[in-house]
Amino acid sequence: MKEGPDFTRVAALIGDPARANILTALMSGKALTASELAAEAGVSAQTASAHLAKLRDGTLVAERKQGRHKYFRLASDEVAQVLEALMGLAAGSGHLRTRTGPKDQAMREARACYNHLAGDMGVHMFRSMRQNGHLIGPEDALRLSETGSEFVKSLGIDLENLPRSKAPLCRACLDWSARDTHLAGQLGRALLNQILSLGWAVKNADSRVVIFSKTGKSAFFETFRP
Amino acid sequence: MKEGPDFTRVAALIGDPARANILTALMSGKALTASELAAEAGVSAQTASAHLAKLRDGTLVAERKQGRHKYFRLASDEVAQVLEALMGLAAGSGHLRTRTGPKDQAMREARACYNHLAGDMGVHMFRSMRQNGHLIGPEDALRLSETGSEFVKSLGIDLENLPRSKAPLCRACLDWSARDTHLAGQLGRALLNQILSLGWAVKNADSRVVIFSKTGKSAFFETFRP
DNA sequence: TAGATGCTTCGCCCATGATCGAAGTATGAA
DNA sequence: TTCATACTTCGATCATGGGCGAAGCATCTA
Repeated sequence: MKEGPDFTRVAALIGDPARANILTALMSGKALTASELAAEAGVSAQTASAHLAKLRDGTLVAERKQGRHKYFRLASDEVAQVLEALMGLAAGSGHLRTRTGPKDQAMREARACYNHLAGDMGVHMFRSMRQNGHLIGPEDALRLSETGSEFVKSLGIDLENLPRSKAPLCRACLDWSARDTHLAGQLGRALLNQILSLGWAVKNADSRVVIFSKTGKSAFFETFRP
Repeated sequence: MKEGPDFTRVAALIGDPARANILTALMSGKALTASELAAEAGVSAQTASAHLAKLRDGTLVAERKQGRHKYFRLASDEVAQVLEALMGLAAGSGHLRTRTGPKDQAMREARACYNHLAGDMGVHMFRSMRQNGHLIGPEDALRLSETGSEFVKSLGIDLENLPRSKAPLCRACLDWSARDTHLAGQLGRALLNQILSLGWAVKNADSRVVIFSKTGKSAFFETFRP
């Protein structure tokens, strides 16, 4: 039997239930401690420790020690992308085991795809910015137009002081639930953060769902008009 | 320990070396028999049979019986997308075991991403068509313009007689080697087939590499000008 | 400083799943 | 019709890796 191609290991790392639960928890974009992740996965601390070491060695997660706590987060946007692609495939091919419930609907409507807004509302936002000429260029070279700079500035986003990062400012990200594109990259992150700061929405503490208030939703659709 | 999220099973299916080899072989876009896939994976016929049953049950591959032969192909473009995403992650994070060699360079330059052209040349083709106004609309709603219809017609592609399929005509597909977009969908498929028909390139029988001749490459770059 | 808490490592157990020999079924060719 | 080939199924083997108890190390708090 031949050795597998290089991606075999990556897939195998993701394909364990405990590790998959860990990665899913980290899709919320938050950094979580080893203990929290053990609870998320429903395994003991020692088991989680072994799993996290594997994920770290496989560069799927990054860790940072803070005193006696160890915080883990996904290693890159790219990991989130792979997970979303897998979710999309699973969603489209009958791998879903549970009946569709309110939570699924909430996830479809608005959720955190790692650090930016996804779901129907994320797609709506992207489309609005495209149609209003705020985002220009092909999707592989998305950039902010002048009107786009003014627009996000009017939203309270300070483009000059975004955290130093090698991530592009704008990046298209495929949304598995809407089968369409939402905005990732630094701007996508800043926009989600701003939405939260403005109080339009809150992040559900237990999941990736982003919960808009009634007034927040109105403000969102007023701001991101089709 | 909790059960994993729905995508766990998909990842686990991909994460076995024999099955990963099978899926990689099917990325060439060809339908291969069970025996051929057994050879690709380097396992016995009975082992391959068990693996293929799992992949079929997991809706990652589709099978068709033809006399005593059974042909398998990837179940959907989406499966190819997931595999490409995994390849990209593996490529970007030091999971590569072998040194970069001529074959890798050839894969980067031009390869079949399932049924359409990928790699640098695939990206070039997409970009050319974008910049020349042949492809218009946001990437999530790509479509052919009127000049685009004329263009592909002048290439010898009969848009009226494309095979019936629910796949979109134009779809953007992320290219892991170029980290950019190439054209998938029915048009992407037709373009690759036309390139092969025109004799500009041939498919390497043992891999996904698409080998352009000197004259074919000239014709390609002449046709798809920046 | 002692005790509590977070995390890691070691050692052992065992469930799982990949593997192949053997045998059977289906199809094709001479 | 017989033999060859393609593929599947069954049964047994065994390597792998996930799991946790126990113990140890690092850090924090009272």
